[in-house]
Amino acid sequence: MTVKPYHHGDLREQLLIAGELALAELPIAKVSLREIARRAGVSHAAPKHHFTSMADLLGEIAARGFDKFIVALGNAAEQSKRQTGEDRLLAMGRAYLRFADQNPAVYGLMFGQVSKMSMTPSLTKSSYEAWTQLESAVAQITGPTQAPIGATYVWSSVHGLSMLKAARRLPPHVSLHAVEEDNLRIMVAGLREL
Amino acid sequence: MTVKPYHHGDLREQLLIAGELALAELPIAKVSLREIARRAGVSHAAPKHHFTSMADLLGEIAARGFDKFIVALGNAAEQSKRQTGEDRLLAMGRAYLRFADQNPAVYGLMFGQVSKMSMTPSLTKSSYEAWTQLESAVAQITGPTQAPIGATYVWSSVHGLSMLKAARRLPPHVSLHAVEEDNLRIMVAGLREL
DNA sequence: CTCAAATCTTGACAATGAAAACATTTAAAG
DNA sequence: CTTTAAATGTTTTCATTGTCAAGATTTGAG
Repeated sequence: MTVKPYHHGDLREQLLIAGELALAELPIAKVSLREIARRAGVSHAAPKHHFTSMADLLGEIAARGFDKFIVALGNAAEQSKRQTGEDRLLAMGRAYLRFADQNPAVYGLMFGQVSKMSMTPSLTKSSYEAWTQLESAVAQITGPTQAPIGATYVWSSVHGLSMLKAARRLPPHVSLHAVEEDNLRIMVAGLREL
Repeated sequence: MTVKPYHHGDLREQLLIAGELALAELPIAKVSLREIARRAGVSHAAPKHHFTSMADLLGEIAARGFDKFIVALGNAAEQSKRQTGEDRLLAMGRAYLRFADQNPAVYGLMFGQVSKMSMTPSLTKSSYEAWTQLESAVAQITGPTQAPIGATYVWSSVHGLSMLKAARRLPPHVSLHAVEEDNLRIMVAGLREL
């Protein structure tokens, strides 16, 4: 019944970690399955026994990204639990933007085109949990009936800003830091009008 | 002084068109430089004389995407020029969402990671023009001083929804069509609170 | 201990982006 | 018109990639 049954250690876990490090360190074009295997110290075909494909591996990394994402937003919510629902949502929004800034590659994977990565069961599960978490925070402001539409709005608004920043599509005369607080503030205001 | 100086026709233009068609027809993973050359009826190395790299070609396609995008939003603005600024912004938002829906691959390119595509001068120029267009529409509601922050907010909000839809990250219990109008409505409400 | 399953390696394959060497067409200069 | 250099295309080559198949090794169940 041992869970780590073979000589190398837990290669599956090592590959996931190596993949996350590679995504953090290298330009995305240089992140290959073989490069990840290299970093894990195994042959280029070894991953096949743990992931059916490159897309499968990336899907798992994205799922783990959502798990960390949930923790980051959960911490922000926890630390502001004495405050109003709106302030808590602001705190979560800041945590969201910080996560995207600090984990650009994984974040890009989490919300990227489905083609490059498999929709693994754990990815579906983790992304759904992230959604539920946000919907709960919004429900405390709007009530449960309006929560789905409110959560969609909040997520769209914060996610859009993250993406525009990451893709460098905001014009130079827009101050990135100032724009974040303004955006979050307007977002909350919009939610009030729901 | 002829502008089309060689025997094949205007290969540069043909490659761009072939690339756009390939992006529209094929899964993104199958869109390669060689596939595009194949579709244009030339050897796989021919593109080198018109585009320094695959990323360069994709950058140009993204730039042309922005040009079409500008036209689409401009048409929406034109058709609603008798209406209020807010209604015009709503019309532009709908056009935005429609463009993203109808051109998923090019749209993904336009706002995708910079790594896969070069920031060519025409891409910088076209994306900046798109921004200016939106900022003008927002300025008619908020006044010029608040326009940059308002435009950032509006773009974030609509862009985020587009991305979440394209990446299929909205949970199944959220009605895609209903959510669009709601989102745009809240967006305008938020702008009022600016 | 035996032996089959799980795990890992080696070797192969087709496809890719890029670059170099070469051929052809174009058009400018005399 | 002829010469000639630049622009445009092709062929060939190269390193790299994801995937697969075949073989080797380790593991653990019986």
